[in-house]
Amino acid sequence: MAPRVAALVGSTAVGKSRVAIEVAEAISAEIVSVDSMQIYAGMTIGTDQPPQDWRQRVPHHLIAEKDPSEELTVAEFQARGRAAIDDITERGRVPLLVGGSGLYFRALVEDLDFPPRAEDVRARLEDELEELGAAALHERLSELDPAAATRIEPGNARRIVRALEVIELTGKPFSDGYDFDRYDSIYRLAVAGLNRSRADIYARIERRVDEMLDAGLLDEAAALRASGPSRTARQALGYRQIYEATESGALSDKELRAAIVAATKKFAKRQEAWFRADPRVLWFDADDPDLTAQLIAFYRNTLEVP
RNA sequence: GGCGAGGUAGCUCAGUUGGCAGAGCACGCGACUGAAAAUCGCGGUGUCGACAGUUCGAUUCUGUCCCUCGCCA
Repeated sequence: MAPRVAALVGSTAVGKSRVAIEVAEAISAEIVSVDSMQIYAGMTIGTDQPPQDWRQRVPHHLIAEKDPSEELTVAEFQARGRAAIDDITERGRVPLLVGGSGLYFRALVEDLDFPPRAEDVRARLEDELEELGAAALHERLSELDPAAATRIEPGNARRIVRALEVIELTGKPFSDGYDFDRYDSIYRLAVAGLNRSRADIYARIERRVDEMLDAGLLDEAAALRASGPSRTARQALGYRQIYEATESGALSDKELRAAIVAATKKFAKRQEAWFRADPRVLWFDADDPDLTAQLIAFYRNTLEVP
């Protein structure tokens, strides 16, 4: 029988981490972070990693485990996450997946098999992109893999290049072997989503960005920059805006703060769209005073855990 | 008070030699298989400051008024 897995998803700043602690204690769960940036060490403030005292109450996995000078890929995250889930399950406890990285979540709980990658092929396609433009490469994709071409917009150079890379490496269409509209879990899965009004999310984001700046985000970002962050680590919200500001010059503190807030709001919207599309998610009101009890009951009933 | 500039989308502004008003941002919605906190797609916004005049037709031309900013007094 498939292992039981509990999950708590939702957009940034909705309040997942906090409620997850109490829920985890109640159902003897350990938390597996599903977050593409909290996995990096040294990005404590900007990625809003759960504080030490929370982590002492409940074991957390995939938080501050990876050196920011290294790139992270979905495939690696999938392997690490699966290992954590297996480990927790073997010890007789319940994995509680908590996070908002949509693709990473699906990579963990579904049978997604990521085709290989090759830097040299990628580099050549990037050169061609430079020369011919995205539209030309999209046209090529329509010939090689019509199904993929209809699902990737002609302007989306990144995904077009990736599709062509996979076709070249595997000799098979990019669209082969999976159906992204199916949401088949490999675990016995209970997914709760945390809901909050847009206005509340936005207000919480603004407050949190202020708190991060007060807590020394600028210094943390400078230290990270000096250590040579990988391409994936440096694009984390907050850090990215700080680096752009220092490179292109003159942004006032106020403008910088506004840029971070704006980018984070956009991100929250994308996250909501992602999880709204997932039929497995059962939604809960984050403001409900009874939220913790409801979540505990939901996981107990669905997974039949103590 | 005088002179100058300006009042167009929630914001910043473009524009119409007079013919159903448009960009960016914001906002909303969506897509998503080794960069995903990435990348990309779709969408609506309006008494064109007010009133009058000229005109088949005025946001555009004319007049008066109101408001904002700057300089001078």
